Amino acid sequence: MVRIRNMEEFATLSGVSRPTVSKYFHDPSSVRPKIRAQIERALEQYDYQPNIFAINQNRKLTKNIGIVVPYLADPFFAEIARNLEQRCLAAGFQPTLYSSHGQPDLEVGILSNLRRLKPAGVLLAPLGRVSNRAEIEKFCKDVPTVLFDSALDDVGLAFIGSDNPNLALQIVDYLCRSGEPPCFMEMKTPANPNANKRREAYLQAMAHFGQTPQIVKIEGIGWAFEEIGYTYGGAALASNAFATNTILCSNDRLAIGLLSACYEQQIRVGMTPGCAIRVAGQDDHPFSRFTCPPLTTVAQDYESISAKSLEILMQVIDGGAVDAAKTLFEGRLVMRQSA
Amino acid sequence: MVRIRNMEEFATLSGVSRPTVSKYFHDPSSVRPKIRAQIERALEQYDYQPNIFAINQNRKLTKNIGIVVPYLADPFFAEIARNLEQRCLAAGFQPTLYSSHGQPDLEVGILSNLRRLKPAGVLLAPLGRVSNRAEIEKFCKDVPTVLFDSALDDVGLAFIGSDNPNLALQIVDYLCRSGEPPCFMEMKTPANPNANKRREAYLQAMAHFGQTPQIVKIEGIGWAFEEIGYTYGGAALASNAFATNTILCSNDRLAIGLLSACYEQQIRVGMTPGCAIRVAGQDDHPFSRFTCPPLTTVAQDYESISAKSLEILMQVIDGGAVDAAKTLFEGRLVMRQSA
DNA sequence: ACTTAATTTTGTCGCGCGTAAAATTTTTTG
DNA sequence: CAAAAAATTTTACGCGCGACAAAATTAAGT
Repeated sequence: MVRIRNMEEFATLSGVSRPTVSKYFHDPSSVRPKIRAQIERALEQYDYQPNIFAINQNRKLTKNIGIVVPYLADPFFAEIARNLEQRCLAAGFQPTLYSSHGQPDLEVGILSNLRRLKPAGVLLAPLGRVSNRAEIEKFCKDVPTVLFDSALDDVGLAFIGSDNPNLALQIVDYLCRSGEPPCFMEMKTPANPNANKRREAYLQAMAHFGQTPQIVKIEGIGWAFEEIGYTYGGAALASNAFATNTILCSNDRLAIGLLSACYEQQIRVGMTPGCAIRVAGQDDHPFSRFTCPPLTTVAQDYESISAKSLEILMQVIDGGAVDAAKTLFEGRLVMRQSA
Repeated sequence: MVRIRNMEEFATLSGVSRPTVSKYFHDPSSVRPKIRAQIERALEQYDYQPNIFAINQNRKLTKNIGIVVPYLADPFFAEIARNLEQRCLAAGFQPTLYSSHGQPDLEVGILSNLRRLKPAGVLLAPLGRVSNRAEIEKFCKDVPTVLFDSALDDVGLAFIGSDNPNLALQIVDYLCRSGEPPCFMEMKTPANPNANKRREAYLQAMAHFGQTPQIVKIEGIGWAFEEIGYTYGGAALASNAFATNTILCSNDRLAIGLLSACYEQQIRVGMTPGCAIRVAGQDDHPFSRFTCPPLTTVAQDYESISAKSLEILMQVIDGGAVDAAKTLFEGRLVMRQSA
């Protein structure tokens, strides 16, 4: 069997002209069935693949889609990235995954790199407050970009995320109905993008139910939320910093750390007799159902968020207009034993 | 400010010839300091970047490195991938991250795609038993590939991983010294690549210490190890399937699930009075220290594995030969409260 | 100032494929 | 079945840069 060097050779061997072969690779259904069968027969025989660099050099937009998340070692983002990847593949695009690793300069670097790759579109979950807004804005002007998870006002084609006020309303409502109203635990300088929205949502929800809010801000820097929840959440617990026996954490990972601290301090968590406090989170992190006790939380609608994000991006890639600049999905209360 | 279309234009604007600019981008230190300063001054002014596709079309090897892991939503792989990514960047290469998502056909697809990208090298953690060995072997013949985490005999330039017998020896020794000898819990049809090696290592270690081994195989398919450990490990526990009160799990994620089941069944885990069983894992998963009780385990040497993997790959890329076909790192016993 | 070595410039070719326009073939339509 | 419409082939050019050779320039050493 011969090794094929280029499209010219392959075209000759399959008995079709090169431009037609080119057209076939661009869209197999764009050539007549007979010709298509001819090409595909040759394809099985010689297994030729067009040079990807030569292709993309002359195309304004490639078949690539960039997926950027702030921190891939966070299972929440790993999971949503996995979801998005598979959807891209199903849609006939080639996803490329990037993690900003919590570093704004890396985020900018990724976008800079992405721009050179001329992707058809980008799905970006920005770092949030610490993001270099100007750079991201510039990028979005050059490349069709849909933001998800965390919004930057007026940047990108659209934003898809969770309705934080709704999440808070659900969990706060539940916690108030089933016991003492919740205090809110968060990091003083939070790394995760949605932290501010969640605090505000908590305050709104508490006001809505006529309860007095209390926010406990703990130390700690970076993305090691479990560690932070364990160390500083545990310290807050030990020093009786919480006004009620119910703690709503800004996110599940902090709650997981806090649960660990509770265990160490022999503070029983839950609603059964003998339990001293209740702990709840937000996100429905993949591991939250395996904590001890299993964590009560509000789930983000991963599926809908990723589906809608890609849907909008596809719409724009296909030349359509964006119908909704902002789509927020409601949460789903997940009652487990911790609260 | 003018928008620059190509290297020719940029060369003119910076007062240097195009081949020299080309040389500069290939290696900035290869041009005279004065010329270099000239180019870099122009670079700041016009921010031009060479077309990445045109570059790679004419280079036999690009500055890309592919990183492939079997399942990115597993924090263990997410963490090691993060480590590798940053090392690649530091070495002046562009890492691209791929996850096989546990699917052998996806793994082959990724390699097929990677081949077209002409990467300088690839760091591959294969799926293991379910991998399409023939395809991976073919790939390794075309692209310099270092395997890590899970070996395929005689495939790739080298293999870097953990010394499973050593891991087992350490944890089994500790468990035997501190209480009853451990049973071994694993999946009947395990998804994670190292499972078989770990079973054998357990048997060897038990033999070494003159103990009678017992292996408990639980049901469950796929990568949702916590879920499987919780459901089927919990069932095994409820039916008294374990011969001793000490359970060594094939990996930490199974142990995390099992701990959750213990909590539900009100079986106290640990070494303090009142505790019915002990549970240990292997890996030192990022979340293992936050379980209740914190999980005793043997840590894999993430840092060394990723450092050595990239080191060998770099060596080969720079035209050197591989000195060691196989490098195994010892584990580190992590004593916590679960055993 | 002169020789020598190191760089840079000039010029030219090729990579593999996209793409447009014109010529030809095939299919559809009346 | 002829004419119109659609698809394909032919022809030709361009993309942006790597690679190389020969000529010109610059820098270093004596």
